[in-house]
Formats: sequence, C-alpha cells, structure tokens
Amino acid sequence: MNSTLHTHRYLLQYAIKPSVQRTAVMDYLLKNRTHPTIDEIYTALSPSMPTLSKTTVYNTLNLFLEKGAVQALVIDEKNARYDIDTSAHAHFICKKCGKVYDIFGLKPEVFELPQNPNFTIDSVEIAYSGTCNACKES
Amino acid sequence: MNSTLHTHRYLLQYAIKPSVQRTAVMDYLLKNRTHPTIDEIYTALSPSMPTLSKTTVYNTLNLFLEKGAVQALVIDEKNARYDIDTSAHAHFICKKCGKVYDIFGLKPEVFELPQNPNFTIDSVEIAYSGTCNACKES
DNA sequence: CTTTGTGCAAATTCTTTGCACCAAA
DNA sequence: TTTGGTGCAAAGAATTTGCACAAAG
Repeated sequence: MNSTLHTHRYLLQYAIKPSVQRTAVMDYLLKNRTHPTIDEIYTALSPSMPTLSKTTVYNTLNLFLEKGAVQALVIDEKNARYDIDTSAHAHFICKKCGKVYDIFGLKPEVFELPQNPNFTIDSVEIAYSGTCNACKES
Repeated sequence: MNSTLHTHRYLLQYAIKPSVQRTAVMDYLLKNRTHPTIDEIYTALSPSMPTLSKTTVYNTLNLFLEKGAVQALVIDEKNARYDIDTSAHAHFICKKCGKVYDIFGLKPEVFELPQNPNFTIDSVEIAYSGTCNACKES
C-alpha cells in the first residue's frame, strides 16, 4: 500500500503544505505511536533520507504544533515528545527506562476541566509515573 | 521569629545535613510556594548571599529530590520547577506568562492511581493549562 | 585530620536562529 | 521568477561535571 498518499491528504486536513520531509515525518508519527522525541524521529528517518537535517525535524514539528496536528507532551524532563493522538487519554512514563505509554479507559471525570475564577482552563495533561514490568525484572 | 531553626529541624526530618546554603534554599521554598525555578531561587537569594553559586542551588535541589523533600514538576517546557507541597493537588500553567498555580479541591477520583498489568504506577501529576485572568486583560 | 560542601569554569545537551542554496508553482 | 522549504553552522539556554579550595566536626 502507498501510505504517502494517505499521509499527504492527512497533512492537507491541517492546512500543512506537504513536502517530502513533512510527509515522511507525519508518516512516521502515524505509524509509530510511541511519543517519539525529535532525535528518535531523526534517527529513524535518517538512513532512508540521508540529507535530512535535525533542523528540519524541529521546523516540521513546530509547524505541526502550530497547526494543531500534534500535541507536545510535557512528561519527560529531558526531551520534548510528540503525540498525534488528541483524544482523551493519559500517559505513563517509566522512571527507569524513560519510555512513555498511553493509558486509555480512565473514568471521564478525570479529564473534566474544572471551573476556576482566576483562569480559563482549556486542556489537561495527566501523567502517571512509576516502573514498567520490563525494568522491574531486570 | 527565627525561621532558620525551624527550617533546620525540617531538613533533619529528611536526613539532610543542614548547611547555610541548604537552609536558605529550603527556607525560601517553605515561604515562597510559587513552584520556583532554579534561577528564581538563585536570583532571590543571591543579594543576601553574594557568594552563593547556581551550581550549589542545583546540587541542593537534586539532594532535596533524592531525599524526597521536594517534588519536581514537569509542566514547564523551559525550566524545572520545584514544589514542597506533596499533598494531592494539581497545577495550572498559564501559556502566556508561564506562571504556575496550585489547584486544590478537585474530586479525589482525579488522583486515583489506576491498576495496570504492565506497570507499577506510584504517582500522578495533573497539569491544566490555559490563560490566567491577568494575561487575558492585557 | 578527614570528610563533606561549595563554587568556579568548562563541558554537554537540547533547541533556536541566521543565512545561503534548492525546489516547487 | 518568486515564494517558501531545507540544511548547515553558529548561537543560546539549561543543566551537569571536574576539580580545587573552604568549612565543619
């Protein structure tokens, strides 16, 4: 199957002009729902796109953010991580290995935005942390 | 009142050897519950402690973290922020000015740790974001 | 004395910026 | 041919590290 065409259309939905690089990055995000860092995206795409620069990956993700096509996760102290899934879900980060996992199926109350006289609240991010099984065994 | 004595005892509770610098930093955290960054702490203490170095503030906060006397907030993309309040509460960050506020009085269900076969979850951080009134008016 | 803490400077890491070249319409 | 995209190199910001000196017991 040719996923490039699908990804191309996907970008247009967010009013993002497709380019070879942008399509490759979005394609990666759609297929690898692992909340990758800039470096992970760059390292994954670099072998098949040797001229790709990390600056372009930064530029691209910043554009996707502006256009609302991805969400930035603030969960990892070291690097920014990106998520294309904008539905109501939470995240879990393993403090040992640093991997970030999705948590679905939580009670809807958890995602409710409280009323507050001092602020206009428009989103919530829920970050659980602890240890994943893989790290516990080793 | 001499708060140094109180702060001194407070540090000992967490098995932290008090020093002039450590006591000053903890004293600042106890009195300024504004989730300060390293730089804010350094800038606040520097005038009355001219020899204080930013490295010492980093060292001190890392020690406090290890000993469990403070919590690191992962909410601000730019800087680490520290909180001495370890009770169940959430945070709000204004996307315009970057200030972080406490949110108390949420339903207890929000802080429940879900069971998950793949991870051992031991804490949760809830970060609301939006715009604060001060920024909306300007 | 001996151990531990402090603070300077340098190193490291992540991200942004300036600018020249390239590509697409 | 003009506009916008890409990518190199340099700059910037936050944090850590190595090491010598100072402090405390």
